[in-house]
Amino acid sequence: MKVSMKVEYACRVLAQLARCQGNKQLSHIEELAKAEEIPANYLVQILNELKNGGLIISRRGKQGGYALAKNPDEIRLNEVVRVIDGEVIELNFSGNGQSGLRVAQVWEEIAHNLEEKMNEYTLESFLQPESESMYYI
Amino acid sequence: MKVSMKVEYACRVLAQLARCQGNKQLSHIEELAKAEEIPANYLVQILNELKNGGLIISRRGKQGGYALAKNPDEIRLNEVVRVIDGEVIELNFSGNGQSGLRVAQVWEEIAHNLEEKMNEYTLESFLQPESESMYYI
DNA sequence: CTTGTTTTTTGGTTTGCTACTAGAGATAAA
DNA sequence: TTTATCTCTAGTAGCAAACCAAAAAACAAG
Repeated sequence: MKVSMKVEYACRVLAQLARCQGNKQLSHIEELAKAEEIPANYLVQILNELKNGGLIISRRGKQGGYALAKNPDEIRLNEVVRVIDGEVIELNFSGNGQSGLRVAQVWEEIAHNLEEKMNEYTLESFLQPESESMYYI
Repeated sequence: MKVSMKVEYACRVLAQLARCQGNKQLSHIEELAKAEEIPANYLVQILNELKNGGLIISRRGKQGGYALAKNPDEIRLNEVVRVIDGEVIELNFSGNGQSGLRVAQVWEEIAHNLEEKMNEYTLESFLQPESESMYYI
């Protein structure tokens, strides 16, 4: 049960775009790749997925580049993961066997809880220098 | 971010062993494999890991087999995952790039939350027919 | 002490995915 | 038209997940 590089990269590049918000100039792949130390060729694909997922916008040609589609506090972590991975947590539980159904139920509850937790974080969480984030609500 | 077959199988077979608790006879691989519809050849390895992790005990030879090492309500879900996967959630976040550290921090918090949630479930959760489990504490 | 039953251990195989590379095509500005 | 950017598609190497198979070790029963 692990979080992919792709998701980490997506978070990092979105954090970077959040920092650049307000700039008149759009951010280019090369800049972003350098700032976040992500292989540029790979980042291309990630930015594309983020764009198709509606989290960022882009313009091509000269003066082209990327920017967030909304304010940082309007982009939630579960959205990011959902755009990149399709699901926040993928249980391909069959429900087979005597215990299959009940085991699947329990895991659904856990997945649901995780999704709710991720929903509490936004891109702004990546900007706060210290964790003022609500540990216990 | 997905949960492996192995973890699902481990949960199912442990649930089954929980059901057989109190039996004088130990459970054999073949029985368990049939009851939970798990490939026997694969189950062998899983049972081994569970044994090395201290969650079940075994005896070989005639009258041999497997049983839980503790009561079902003493085996927590995070232990199970930890024994099988090593970690509840694997973040190999580098901390590289301008946003690396803060992004990693946030994910640590999420992982921590997940672990705590899993700690609330035990093998007994797999036996309860209906979900009396605390949805909201 | 031998035999049959069970776990234990080891060494595969296959399939699919992850992380990445590469490059041609589309588009916009100057 | 040229140049700078994104966009799209097609790969590839390596690795891990999900198995299979079988010999070896241990143990109970007779």
